[in-house]
Order: sequence, then C-alpha cells, then structure tokens
Amino acid sequence: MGSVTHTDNGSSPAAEQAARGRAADTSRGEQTRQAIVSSAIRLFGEAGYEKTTMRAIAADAGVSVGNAYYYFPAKEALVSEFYLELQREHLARVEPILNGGTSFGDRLTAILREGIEVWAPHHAFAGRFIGIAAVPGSPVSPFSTASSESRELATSIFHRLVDSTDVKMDPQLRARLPQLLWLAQLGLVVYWVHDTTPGQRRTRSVVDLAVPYLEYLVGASRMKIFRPLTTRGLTLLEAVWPRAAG
Amino acid sequence: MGSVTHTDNGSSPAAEQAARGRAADTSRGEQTRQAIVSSAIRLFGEAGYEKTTMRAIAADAGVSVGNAYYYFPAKEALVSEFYLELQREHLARVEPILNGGTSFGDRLTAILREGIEVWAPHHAFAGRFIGIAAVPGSPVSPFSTASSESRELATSIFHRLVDSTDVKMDPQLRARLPQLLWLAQLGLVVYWVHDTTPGQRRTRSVVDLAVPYLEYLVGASRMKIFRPLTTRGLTLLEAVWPRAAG
DNA sequence: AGCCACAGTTGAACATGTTCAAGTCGTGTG
DNA sequence: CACACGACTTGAACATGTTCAACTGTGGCT
Repeated sequence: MGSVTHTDNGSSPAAEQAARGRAADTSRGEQTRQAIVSSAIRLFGEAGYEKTTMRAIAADAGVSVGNAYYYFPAKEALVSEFYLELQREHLARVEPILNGGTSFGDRLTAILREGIEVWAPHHAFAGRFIGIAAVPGSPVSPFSTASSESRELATSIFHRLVDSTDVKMDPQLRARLPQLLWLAQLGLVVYWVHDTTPGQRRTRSVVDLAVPYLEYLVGASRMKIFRPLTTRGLTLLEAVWPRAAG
Repeated sequence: MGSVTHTDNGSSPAAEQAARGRAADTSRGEQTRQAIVSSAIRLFGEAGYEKTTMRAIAADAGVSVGNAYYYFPAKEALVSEFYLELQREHLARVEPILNGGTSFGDRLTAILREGIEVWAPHHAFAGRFIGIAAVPGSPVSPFSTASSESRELATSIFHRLVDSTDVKMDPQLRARLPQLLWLAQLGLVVYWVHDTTPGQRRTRSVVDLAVPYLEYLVGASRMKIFRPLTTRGLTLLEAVWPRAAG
C-alpha cells in the first residue's frame, strides 16, 4: 500500500515535453531517449521481455544503465513504448480502411484483423505484455490515466467507424458502441494471446464469426421486440462503465 | 519461445504426491512445505506480493531460501497456493448457498458476492495476482492445464447451481451456462480489481444489476423470437470456446 | 572570459529472485 | 552396527532490475 500514485506523470525529468510534440524535439536528451527506445523495441522484439536486460538495452543504445533510468522509471515503461509503436502502426494500417467504402461489418473485421496482424510477430512477447498491462495502476494498463491518450486514440478509430456508418441502431447504443468495440478489441487481444493454435488461426476465425453476429445484434437493437433487452443492457452498461469515468 | 512446457507438473521433487491427498501426508518434507506455504500466504496478505521477499518467507518459515526453492519452482508458485486457499474458502462459503432454496438469481448473486468477499481483504495484492495470472502458460493462469483442477472445482459450483434450477432456458445454453458463469465470475474479479471506488462498492452494485439481467437473458433464450440470437450466439461460443478444449 | 545552474551521464552499489555444489539426516540393508 | 542412498537442507554465488552520489558538458549571464 506504500506508493499510492502510480500514475506519476510529470515526475520524470524528461516528461514535461513528453505529452506533445516530442517528434519535433531534437535536443541531446531527446536523441538519447530515442536511442534507448528503439534499442528496447528491437531487442524486445528479438529476444522477448525477460531475456532483454536493461544492461543489454543500455549497451545497445550506447549509454549507461543509469542513463536509461533517467528517461524511464522502470523497464515496464519501455514496454509502454513498444505498445505505442504497435498502436501507431495499427492506426496507419486502419486509415485506408476507414476511408474505404465497404460495409460496417467488413470494415470492423478489417480493423480487428489489422490489430491482430500488427501484434502477430510478437505473440510470445505479448503474453508478458498482457501480464504487465493487467495490473491496475500500471501505466501500461489500458484503463490507467497514463494511457488515456492512446486509449482515446484507439477509441477514435471506432468512433470514426460508427459515425460513418448508416447501419440503423438504437441511438443510445450508437453513442456507446465505440467504447464497446474498443473493449471487444481488448478482449480479442487477450483471447489471441492465449490462442495456442498455429498462427493463432482460431482467433482470426473468431473475428470472422463474431463480427457478423455483432452486426446482427446492433441491427436488432432498434427493433421493438428487443427493446427491453437493449434498454436494460444499456442501463447495466451505464452502471458498469459510466459515460464519464473509465 | 525457449521454454515450451510451462505446465511442468511432476518435475518438482515433491510434486508426485501433490495431486492427491497431501493433507494426509505428515512426512518431514510435507511439514516444511506447509510451513513455507502458510508463511507465504500470511506475509502476502500482510505486506503484498512485492514487499514479501523470498528471504522473508524462508526466514518466517524457519528454513533457508534454497529450501523454499526445493518445494516451489518460483515465487509465483506460492501465489498459486494463496489462490487455492481463497478458492477453498469460497467453496466453503458457497456450500450453504447451493443447498439453500432461494431462486436462481439470488443464489447466483450470493455466490458472486461471496467470491468478492473472499478476495476483499486482499484488493491490493489481487492487482499483482491478476498480472501473474494473465500471462499465458503461467501455472496460475485460469486457462492453464496446471490449474485445471481448481478450474473444474470452480465450474462445479456453477454446474450445481444450473443443474438444480428449474428456470426454463434453451437446453444448449443450459449445457454451456456453467462455463459461461465461471467466465463471468472471472470477468467480475478483473473488474473488481480495477474498481477504485471505496470498498469496491461499484462492483457489488454491478453484481446486483447484472444478475437480474442475466436471469432475464437466460429466460429469454427459449423464446421463439430470440431463437436466432440464441442459436447464433451458441454457434459463436462453440467457435470461441469448443466444448472440448479450454 | 569566467562562472553558474542544471540537464545529462556514469558506474558502482544495492535488493531480490534464482541456482547450485555441498552438506546433513534418517532409514533400510548387509 | 556400519554403510549406502536418497530425501532434505544449507548458504554462498549469480543475474538482473533499480538507486544514487558523483561527474561532465552546455548554454546563458555578467
């Protein structure tokens, strides 16, 4: 119970500029930081989380161990960078899909599939990643305030998807659907991580089966017969996950 | 990708008798083992996972550090013992509920509530626990073959609940409901771990709201109008989670 | 130029999970 | 009884994440 504030943004000496526009920063510190990040990402990808030691990362980046800790409070924080990298790639891959003119379901399938594809080369690493992300208070936790930026980034994908579809659905559901889809994607990743079928084939087929079902459910939400089901479900959702908080 | 077999049962020198009837074993080794386990459980409960060092556990149990590793392959394995302890207590608390004559929903609520109650004193610790349990291949993972015994123990609770209810529902759903409820409980624990409301009040109110909704859904499953929804849902479930495998 | 403040950097020291070669103990056997 | 063998135990050694006091360079101010 000792350390209460795990969401310690701003305490890191190099964090004041972290929130915005780091890409434009070309100062010495930023170069070092980048060297550490890219070394960490590469080594994580090559050897996994456990086998990549902080000493190895520092050596690869050409800095001392202590210096790595000047920029990152812990090894876990470097995992967060790895995650950001993947998320950026997902976003890039998803862009043409969102702009494409296919159906809601097809686009959702494509988005989820790209999510899997981005992670695919790192299935072993992802196992450890999940373990780190699952602990509450960890900056990598998808529910933490520290990751709110990347969370909003991710939900924005589904926001755009939902906003641009003309599929008829309950308006309240429409308002909540982006968050729900984000949650579904989260669950999918967890499922994928535990999927031991070769190449995680099962996860892909689950996507192909689940999306049409989701589409069906969403369409059904506005039908009179399903009214109580929809309404009660949304009420429950509001209790579980109030629109305001995370 | 190095170590493939994480489910290494039987490799531990003291594990051949681990599967059954350890309570009856009174040999020297078993006493030592028990001393380590109870020290670990107590210290975990008192100080959390991180702050409880292996040295502290060993000292408290009156043995050497190396000796602890003779019985347990890693610190994580001791967490598994902690989990078992809680599960046993949950089972004990649930017994009178299952034998009670209240409705399906009331009993389900009571079961889930007791699950929360058992964990309640260890909310902080549970955060770390989730992190360990979430990594695939970990013996503590609820999906691992290593924890199949405790998993079947847990599902047996819901099996008994479902078998003893006369709530009308789709027969296929009935066949799958115990597993689904177990999964729901898992999700509930994850939710509870991340619940930062004082005393995790929100989780409790979620239970109170979700169970009636579940009851409603289950009842609706046999109605003709919901037929496609039910059938398609069960088909999807079979793809996601084949009846045979985990 | 001289100097100051501070970002950046270092490597040794520390804490703790884990391993291992060696030692001890108890029990069955000749 | 003496011995052998295996279960059990030990503590030092090791690996690695993390901390920290000291050092260095750099840019700005007088």
